[in-house]
Amino acid sequence: MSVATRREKEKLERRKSILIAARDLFYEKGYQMTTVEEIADAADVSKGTVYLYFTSKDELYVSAVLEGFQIVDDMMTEILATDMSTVEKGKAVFLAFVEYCMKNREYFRITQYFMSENARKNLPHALIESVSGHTARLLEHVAGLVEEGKRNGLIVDSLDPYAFALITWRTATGILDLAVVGESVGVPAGPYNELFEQAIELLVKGALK
Amino acid sequence: MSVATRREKEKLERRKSILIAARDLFYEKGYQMTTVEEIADAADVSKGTVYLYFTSKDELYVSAVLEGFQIVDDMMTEILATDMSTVEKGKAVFLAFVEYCMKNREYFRITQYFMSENARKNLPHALIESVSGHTARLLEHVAGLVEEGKRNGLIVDSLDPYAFALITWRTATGILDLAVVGESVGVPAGPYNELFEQAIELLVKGALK
DNA sequence: AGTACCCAATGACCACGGGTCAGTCTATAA
DNA sequence: TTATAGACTGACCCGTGGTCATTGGGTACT
Repeated sequence: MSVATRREKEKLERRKSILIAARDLFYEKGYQMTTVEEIADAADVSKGTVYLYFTSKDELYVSAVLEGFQIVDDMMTEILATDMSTVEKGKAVFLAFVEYCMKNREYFRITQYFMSENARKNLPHALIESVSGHTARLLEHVAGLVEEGKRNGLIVDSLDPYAFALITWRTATGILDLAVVGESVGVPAGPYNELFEQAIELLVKGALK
Repeated sequence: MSVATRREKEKLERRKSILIAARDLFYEKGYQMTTVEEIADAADVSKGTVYLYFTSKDELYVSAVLEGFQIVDDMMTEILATDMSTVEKGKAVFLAFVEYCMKNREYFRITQYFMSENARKNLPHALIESVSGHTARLLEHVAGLVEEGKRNGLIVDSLDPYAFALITWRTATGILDLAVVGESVGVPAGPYNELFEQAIELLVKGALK
C-alpha cells in the first residue's frame, strides 16, 4: 500500500470518528445544544480539524444522521416485497416510517430541518441529492401502492397516486412533529401509536372505493 | 389624568411601537434574519429599551405575531355560524385555516415554533396560555363539527372527535410546512391549493359512514 | 428658583458559539 | 540531516442575544 493510499485511508478514519462523535452528541442533546467544540473534544481533535473535514455544522449534522435514510428505505422495500394485501402493505409502510421516526428523533428532525431555506442554501449538492432522492423514493413506494390498488379496482379512480403519497407523508410528519417535541401545546401526551393508526385508517378509507 | 396613569399610557405606547416594528421586520425577514438591534432601530429606541419591555427575542417574536390568533379564531367562528352543512363547514374551516397560514407565514411559523422545547422553556406563562388556548379552541371547533355529524348519523360512530380534529390539524400543518418553506426536497412546487382540497376530501370521506 | 428624587432610556459591555488561518508538528523523501 | 508536504492546532474574529451602571429629563417638595 502506497503512502498516498494509506493517508487517504487515515483521513477517512478521522472523518468517520468525527462523524460518530457528532452523531452520538446530536442524538443525545439535539442540534442546538451540541457545540462544534464538544464534537471536536469527543473525537479527540481540535475544532479546526472538524472544519477540515466538514464545511459547516449543518453539513456535519446532516452527514451524521444520514445513515437512517438507508434504514428506512430498506424497511419499506422489505415490506413491499411481502405478500400482504395492498392495503396492509400501505398501512405497514406508514407505521414503519412513523415508528422509526419516533425512535430516532434526530433522524426525523433532519428530514424536517432539510426543508428550511437555511439548510438548502449552505449544503453541498451531494447531500441535498441524497435527501431529495430518499424522499422521492419514499413517495414512490406509496404512490406505487396506490397504483397497485387502482389496478385491482380497490381505489377511487380519480385519486392521484402522487398526491395521496404526499398527503399521507405530510400527515405522518405533521403528527410526528407534535409527538417528537413532546406533549406541548396542551395537547394530551396521549397514545400516539393509536393516533397514527387512526390517521392511516382514515386516509386509506378515504382512498378506497 | 394623574401623572402615574399618563406614564402608564406612554409605556403602553412604547411597547406597542416596538411590537409593530418587530412584527413588520419578522414578517419581512423571518425570525433568524431579524436582529434585536434592527428592531430597536426601527422603533427608534436602543436595544436596552427593547429588553425593558420584553424579556427575550422569543417573547417579542411571539407577542408580535399573536394578533393572527384572534383573526383565525374569528374566521372559524364565522364559518361555524353559517347554515352550511356540517361537511361543508368542516371543509371551509380547514381551508380557511390553511389559506390564512399560506398568506401569513410568520404566523404559521409561530404556531410551529411554539412546539419546540426551546420556546416553552423561556416564555412567560401568559403567552403559553394564549397559544395553548388558541390551539385548543381550534381543535374544539373541529371536534364539535364531528359530534354534530355523528348526531346527524353522517359519521362513523367509532370515530373519536378529538382524534379526528388532531389528525386533520396535523395534516394541514404537515402540508403547510412543505408549502411554506418553498418547493424544497424535489417535490414539485405544484398547486398546493389543490393538494389541501384533496387532503380534506380524503379525511372527510374517511370519516363519513 | 433651587434641590432632591425617580425611573425610563441608553449604549458600552459580556458571553458564547460558529467559523478562520497563520503557524506548528510529523512523517516521508532526498 | 535536511527539505517538503500537508495534517493539525488553538488563538482569534465576529455577530448576536442579553445585561447593567450611568445618564438625563421631568416631577414634587421647600
